[in-house]
Amino acid sequence: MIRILIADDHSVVRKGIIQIIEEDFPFSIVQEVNTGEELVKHALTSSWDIIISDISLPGRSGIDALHQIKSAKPQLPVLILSMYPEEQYGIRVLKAGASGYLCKESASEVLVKAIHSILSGKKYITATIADAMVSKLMNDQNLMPHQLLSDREFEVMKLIAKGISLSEIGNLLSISITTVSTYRTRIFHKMHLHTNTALTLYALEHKL
Amino acid sequence: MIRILIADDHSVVRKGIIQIIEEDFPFSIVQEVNTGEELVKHALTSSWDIIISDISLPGRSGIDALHQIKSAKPQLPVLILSMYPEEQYGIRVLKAGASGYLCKESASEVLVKAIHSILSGKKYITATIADAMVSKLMNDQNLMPHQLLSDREFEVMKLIAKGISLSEIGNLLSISITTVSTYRTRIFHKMHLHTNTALTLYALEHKL
DNA sequence: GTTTCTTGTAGAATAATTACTACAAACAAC
DNA sequence: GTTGTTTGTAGTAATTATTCTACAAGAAAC
Repeated sequence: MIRILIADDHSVVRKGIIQIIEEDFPFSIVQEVNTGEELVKHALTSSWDIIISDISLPGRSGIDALHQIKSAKPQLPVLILSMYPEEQYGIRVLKAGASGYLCKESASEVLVKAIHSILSGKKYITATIADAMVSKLMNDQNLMPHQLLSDREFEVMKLIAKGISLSEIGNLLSISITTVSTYRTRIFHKMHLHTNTALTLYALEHKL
Repeated sequence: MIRILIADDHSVVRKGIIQIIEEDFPFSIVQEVNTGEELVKHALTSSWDIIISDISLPGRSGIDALHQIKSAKPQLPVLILSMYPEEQYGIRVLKAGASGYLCKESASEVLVKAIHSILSGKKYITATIADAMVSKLMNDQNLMPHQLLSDREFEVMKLIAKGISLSEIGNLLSISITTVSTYRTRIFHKMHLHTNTALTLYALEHKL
């Protein structure tokens, strides 16, 4: 009998995950939440065998929640299940302590396999993510420009791409606007871009 | 017994929809597809009582597929289920002939209600969408925002959308940069926008 | 185990932007 | 034909963005 906490803001997605799980773990205890705050609260106050969470949650983002959960309970395994392609977020969430990253496109069997693997204490790394990790080791040769960004830069990049002003970004992240500006410069340098518009289009094209 | 065709590229989402449906329609015939091409193919070659489709599908988009299906089989009801907020796409898909639009956040009961309503030949319109439709009627008749622009404003608008700076635009058009700025202000006012980024996205979406 | 590179942070100075205001010509309405 | 509205144009002042520089902590290289 396993205890599973599921975080996703789309109810059909939650139902889908539950359905897939219950075929394999008929007597599991499942709890659903739909915001980042609830996820953290339930993750820390009850005992779970595994957490399955989306990356984008209302309120606190899934990655934020992941950081918080991992710093309080480093042993608690978290599987991130999101609709973004694996190349995009895979490495990032693994670095943040997740036990695996799957795209919602994955077949149910993959999800089941991942859960089994994670419950037995291992990580679950798909071939796509393994590839990305290898290219990262190969001196960043085959990486997309945006994969060269640090976590903080990536965060700022997405906000700029959305058209949010530097001062607002400063407020959101509680850092000085000049700091935001420095990130911007570094982002543009790493990505070989010159205008916010180009960044917006890049982000759009790569579904960031 | 109803025959349902489900199109979504995320397998967990498909499972979720099926789960919700089967609670209410235990003997339904369900077929899943995950691309726009398959959706159109199955929609046109077999008989269905209802189609439930995501908006963003690989290959041909859900809206494209909807157009195609509706022009071949105007009577076949299609429910669009997507993760985008209702204000955004609701009116668009209804105009394209859909029988309803739901956000994936909606509770399962809403989905069930929508299906019942659609199977009985009616449309299913949420309050949010009804509101949006009313405000559309109150606003400027069916003009697109950019059609309200003067020629000069339109010219400037396209340059801004490309990411060209105001001073460069001033040079290109041989007018003062403050003049360009005035156009910008008027454009934003007429189009109800606030950021260059939003303008870029608008232009992209409308292929300007 | 020191040196180099990266990352997160920010100040000061300069450049670009935006808001507000203005005005004449064209055009529409009455 | 006067009155009101849109359009093309621009200046001044306030606000933002951008460049350049800097520095400490951590990671990586040697």
